[in-house]
Amino acid sequence: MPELPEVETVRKTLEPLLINHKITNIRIFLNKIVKNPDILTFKSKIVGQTIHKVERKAKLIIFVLDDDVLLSHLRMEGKYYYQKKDEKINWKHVLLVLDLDNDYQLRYHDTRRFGTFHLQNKKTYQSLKPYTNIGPEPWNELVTVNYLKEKWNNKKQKVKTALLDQNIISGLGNIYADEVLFAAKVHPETPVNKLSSEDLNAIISNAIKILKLSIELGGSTIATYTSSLGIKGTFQNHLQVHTRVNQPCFICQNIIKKIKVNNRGTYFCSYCQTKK
DNA sequence: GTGACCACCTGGCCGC
DNA sequence: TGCGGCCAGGTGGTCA
Repeated sequence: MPELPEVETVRKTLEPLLINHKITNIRIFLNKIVKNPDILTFKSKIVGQTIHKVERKAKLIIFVLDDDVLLSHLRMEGKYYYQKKDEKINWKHVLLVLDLDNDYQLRYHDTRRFGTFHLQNKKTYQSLKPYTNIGPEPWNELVTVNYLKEKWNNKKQKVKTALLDQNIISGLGNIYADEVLFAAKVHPETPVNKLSSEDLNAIISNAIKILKLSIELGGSTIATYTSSLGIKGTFQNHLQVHTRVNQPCFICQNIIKKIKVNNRGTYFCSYCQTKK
């Protein structure tokens, strides 16, 4: 599933292919993926606009057009394919197709059909959802020990759950939250108000380190996820705990455990990551 | 206001 | 072989 590094890989792959190309037609095969505006307005507004940039905020891809922005969230299994208009594919899971002013199409493919699209005005989208639901990324200067203390001081939420809350720190999903907590030596069920300054500092610094390394390596290719054009990341070869249940910890050789934290599969080493 | 839980959705896997 | 049930997980909504 795409998390921040995988989405960045998709963005980097798509941008050079799409820049300065006009959208000449759009087909939507599942109306519910368009969250706003309504389908007719969405279609009529997007056709004729040129793609000027492909940006990203956390896991949200932002196609910057003439007047509007197209905000795309891949959720669990969304993928983009840039293919010739006459290239045959299995259309079963293609939910949206943008025709471009060349021989190519941008095809959005999503087997679980969780992905979402918003078309919003370029001048105002930064003050609207879903953009406003996304907090700063870990390397943003706003993310400091004091920032997390302020956000988490009176909360008893488990740190694993808190790291998945995109309002506080954005970009971490289930895989990277496990990896960050292992690197920071913090048990995933630790209440956030029990975290010390050292814990918070370790969480921030390891989130930056791990996400940046994963971006360099093209993200993780786990189970069903590959980026557009079939590019595969290699960060999964660096995973310390995620998916490694019943295997020895690379640090202490204890067995990696798997538990559910708020119904999310969570991998950790009970020796390296002690409970407080 | 907070935290836990559920729905969305489909493919893969496992046990019978 | 085929079927049923479970699991995976990002996000938004609901409920206690």
